[in-house]
Amino acid sequence: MPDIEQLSDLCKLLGDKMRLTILSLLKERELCVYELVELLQTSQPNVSQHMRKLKAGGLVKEAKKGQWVFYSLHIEDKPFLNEFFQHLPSQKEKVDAISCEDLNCCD
Amino acid sequence: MPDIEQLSDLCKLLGDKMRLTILSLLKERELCVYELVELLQTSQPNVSQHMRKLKAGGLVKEAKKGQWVFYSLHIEDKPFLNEFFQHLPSQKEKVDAISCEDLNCCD
DNA sequence: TTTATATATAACTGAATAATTATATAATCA
DNA sequence: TGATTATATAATTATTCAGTTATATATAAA
Repeated sequence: MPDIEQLSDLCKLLGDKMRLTILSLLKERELCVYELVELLQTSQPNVSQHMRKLKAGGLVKEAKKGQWVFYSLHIEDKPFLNEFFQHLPSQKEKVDAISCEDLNCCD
Repeated sequence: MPDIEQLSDLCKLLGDKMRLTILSLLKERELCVYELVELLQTSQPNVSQHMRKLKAGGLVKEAKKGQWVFYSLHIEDKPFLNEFFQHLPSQKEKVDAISCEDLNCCD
């Protein structure tokens, strides 16, 4: 059972537009760093820093595949966030519109 | 249906230990400013500023009774926060331990 | 109508934090 | 091995934000 401080720290992570967008994108499927850079139209270091925080907060997990790093949601152990995540607007169209193949990454 | 920015703004409000504590206290019953000052062991202006933000974010509502202001939770219209609020640790003991009568306020 | 009480707002300060720029690490390929 | 690519980290800057101090408003009581 998480205490107030752990919960407020979690909310702080969710309380940033770019991070919350990242999480909503990851709801669709796992994504590599470069896909996130494209989807968010920001810099690679900026994505990396956000991913580090999300990972430290236990909200995402990473999988290294060769030289590429894929991130995916890790919220199965946080039932109190279920409804919230279900209500995140769908990003299906945006995520479907890109692929590692098109971006020449992760092939 | 709230968009990502509205949701991240809401999370930002929840992402502060004192504000999240206030909300968990209000889960028990409505409270006046001075009760919150006592429960949180902080200054009256600090409480007022947090309440203003929570009110602006639509998370609490206020009721003026004479010279006193009572705050209460307003989350019925936010189903995506239901589970989250249910998981906030109970503050029943703390809230039960104080009363306007003891504090000589709101009588 | 002066005084006291309850709460809010404003101005300020210091700390936290997001984004950028520059650099480092780590893996792959020629 | 040296060059290239993918990602991470460090250092810096600018902004945001929580808390304090001082002051204002508003209601009630003397």
